[in-house]
Parts: sequence; structure tokens; C-alpha cells
Amino acid sequence: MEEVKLPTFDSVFSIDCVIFGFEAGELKILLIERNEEPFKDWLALPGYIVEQDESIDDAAERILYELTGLRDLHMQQFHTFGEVNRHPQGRVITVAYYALIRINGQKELRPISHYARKAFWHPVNELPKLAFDHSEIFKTGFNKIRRRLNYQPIAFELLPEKFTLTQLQSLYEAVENKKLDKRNFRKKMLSYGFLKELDEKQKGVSYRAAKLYKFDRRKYAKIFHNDLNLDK
Amino acid sequence: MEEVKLPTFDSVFSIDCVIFGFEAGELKILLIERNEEPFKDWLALPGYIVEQDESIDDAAERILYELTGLRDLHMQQFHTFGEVNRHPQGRVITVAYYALIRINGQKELRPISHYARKAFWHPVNELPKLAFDHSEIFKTGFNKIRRRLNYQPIAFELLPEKFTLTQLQSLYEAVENKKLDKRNFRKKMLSYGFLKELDEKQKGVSYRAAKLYKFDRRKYAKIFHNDLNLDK
DNA sequence: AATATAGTGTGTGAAAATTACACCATTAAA
DNA sequence: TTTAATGGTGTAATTTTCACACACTATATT
Repeated sequence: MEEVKLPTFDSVFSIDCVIFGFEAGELKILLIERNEEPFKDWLALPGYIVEQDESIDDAAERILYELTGLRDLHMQQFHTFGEVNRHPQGRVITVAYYALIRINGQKELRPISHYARKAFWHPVNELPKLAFDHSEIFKTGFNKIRRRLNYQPIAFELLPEKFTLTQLQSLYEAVENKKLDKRNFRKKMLSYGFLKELDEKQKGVSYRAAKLYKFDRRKYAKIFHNDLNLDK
Repeated sequence: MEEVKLPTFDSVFSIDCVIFGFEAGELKILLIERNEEPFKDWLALPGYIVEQDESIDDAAERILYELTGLRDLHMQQFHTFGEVNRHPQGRVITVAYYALIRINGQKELRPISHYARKAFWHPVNELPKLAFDHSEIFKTGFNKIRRRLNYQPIAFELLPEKFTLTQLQSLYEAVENKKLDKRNFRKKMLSYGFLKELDEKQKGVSYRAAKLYKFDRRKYAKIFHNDLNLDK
């Protein structure tokens, strides 16, 4: 990193966001290209400073919006990074959030703040070096969702509303990084009873069209009414 | 709460600790009696402000020590609380930590700082109202360890080094708040292979003395060498 | 119309894990 | 010696998990 004279500050709170998306069978995260020192021109997770009068949850939403144009995601904090020398300009404590979204929601990525030059999706495999300690933050977040995938219905936030079982399976395979058996996977998923089979089929494919399914949040809640408050 | 004139501050970082212990078949947490406004005389979780030049993990250790006299616990952060109006004097963001310890480690509870009048163990059932939003912090932490009990070897941190299977079972029963079947519990625990049977027996009981066991951290690590890095 | 292509959709048996369940053994104290 | 209290043990039924292979269907190509 180049030497630059910059003001220092005392103690700051910030938010960083690890936003996961799924596209073309690959798991991706949202990165920005920084337009300011330090780490100008580096790739980084979307993140910025929390204001005095906003909760950290609100800050996370606002910051993500300003840097990427994305709004109304359901973000969850997953870890707080508080080492002393994380930031070249002074003490920064950072609460990291993740969210899972549908990339193909035709949402345009368009930074509002000039602080990011652009925002784009990048596959989680072969991530480049990121600014600050963002590589570590990403890793921690990725491990978190990997765990959660198996006991929370987070997969459905990454898929289009109507999806095929094959899509669902390939998402699991991407996250767990291993092949799953098709028959067993389907049997198990369907046995839960929270997938609603639709009367529709896939369109525009040059092979036998697959049935479409929807995640039935109502049924899910009914089945697992128990530990909904264990989430936090 | 009474009205008191106090200085306000801008933005502060703090740590709160939820320290679990197990004694007489009951799960307990460590509380302090506050000696300062606000919430003077109230019961609260041990907690205080993070310094400029210490990491949050270090701060957690220091603060717990100053308020309770306890040192060298293995603390883990579990959630960060960042609502705007959590504290009557201004903006405070708090990273909450938990730890599990052996109460009968003959450790004396003796606050160093005058900020706490005393520190003591209190059963988690029937907790009184706590200062600030500490009741919520406790609840969140309790839910966390309840989950973790089933996939991490945290139970052993609460028991004496040498323990009987009945003690282990009653700990699980206390945390999950339900009765377990003795034979199945023993079969399962022993089947993991990380409990080391000792040649000793319980002493001083007026009934058949039970065998003592030890948790074998080495074997545990060998068996679950896999996702040790998924912890965070 | 025939064929190639590519992904969809289905069942069974073996192995492993989980659950339900009851009685005798041991010790200290009365 | 009796009582009170807890320790310690096995088996069968059920459920869950896992491994495994082939025919079906829609489309594109010739």
C-alpha cells in the first residue's frame, strides 16, 4: 500500500457487509472498488461508518444502500471485529453483517456514494486479496452461513421465488463444496413438507422441463414453531 | 430509576459478560450489584467500557477481572447490541461475551473496581430484572449456549475436572430443561469416545459411589479434527 | 420422422442412529 | 438388617441415513 498523509481519528464504529448471491451454479459475494484512501482502488466488502443516531442494524442497511444501491435486504450481524490495529488510521471496531439475496432480481448495482467506484458480484472461489482485514471477515461469514444452511431456511433467499429441485441441490453443493446424491437430496427436502409443488414447469430449456417449487414460509413456521426465538 | 445529573458522552464501546456456572444441579450466571449511577444498586451483568488501545477480547478479560476477580476464562463474543437508546447517558454499543466456568474452582468473587459492590452467582431460573437491557443480553446468550451444547464440548467447562456421568446428564437436563433417559444418555456419551474413565470413584456420598470420568480434549480434537475452524 | 442430447424423476435394501423401557447392585445411615 | 438413595446395565423396535442405476421427457438437429 502506498504512503499517504491522512487525518487520524480516535475511535470509530463501522459496518461491513458480506452479501451472498447465487448465479450460474456459483456462490458469489458483493464487492466494491474503493475510490478513497486508504486502500484506494482495492476491492473491499461494502462497509462504512455508523452514525451517532442510528442503530447498527439501520446503519447496515443504509451503508449497503449507499455503496451498492441495494435496499431492504434482511441482514444479520454475525461477528464483531475489534483488534487494535485493523485500520491504518486509528481504532475501528466493526460489526459484520451478512445477507443472502437473489442476484437475478434484476436489481441494478449502482453506488450512490462516491466512496465506491463500482459494485459487482464476484465468485467466492478465487477471491482476490481484499482491503483491510476483509478477507478474514469474509471467511468468518462464509463459515457462518455454511453452518446455518443446515438448520435454517436460508437457501431460499438465494434462489428465485420459483425454483427447481436441481437448482436447490446445486446451491447446497456450492456451499458445502461437495456432490450430493440426487435421490436422497430430493427425498429429504420433500420430506420436510415445506416445499410447495407448483403446477408450472421450467420454460425455455432445451430438455425435459423440471417442475417448479416454492418455499412455503407458513408451513415452515408451523413445523418449526419451536425455536424461532433461538435465531439470534 | 432516580433522576441524577451525570455527564453525557458521545459514543462509547462497552463489553458485557454472561458467565455461566453449574452448581447443585442448577445453571447459574454471575451478577454484580452496581455501585454507581445509572442503575445504582441494581443487579447487572459484569460489564464496562473498552479502552482505546485494547482489543475487545482483551477488554472482556480485563473488565470481568476488575468486576469479579475472575481471570483467564475462555470468553467468546456472541452478539453486539447497537440500538440507539440502550443507555440513558448516550450512545453505547456493546459487545456481549459469554464464558462457562467451574463454580467450585474455589475462586473467590471479589470485585477490584469500586464500580461493583459485590459479585455473586444467581440461578438462571427466576432472574430478577437487570439493569439496562441486560435481561435481553442474557436471554440471547442463553439461547446461544443452549444451541452450542449440542455440537461443542462446552459442558465440560462447567463441570469439575473429574465428574460422574450423572452430573454430566443433570447439566444437560438443566440447560435443555427436560429429562433425559439415563441409559441412552450414557450410551451416547460413551460412544463418542472422548470420555476417559478413571480408576477413581466419588467420595463422601452416602450411597453407592459413582465412577469418575474426565473429558479427553486430545481425543476430542482427533475425532472432530474437521470443523475446528468453523467455530467463529 | 428419426435421433441425439441433456437433465428429470423415481425405489429399495443395508447400515446406523435413535428411542423406549425395568431391574439389580452398591453404599452409608438408621 | 433394613432402608433410602443413587449407580449401572441390554435389547428390541423404529427411524434415519446412505448407497446405488435406469427409464422418461422435452427440445434441437439432421
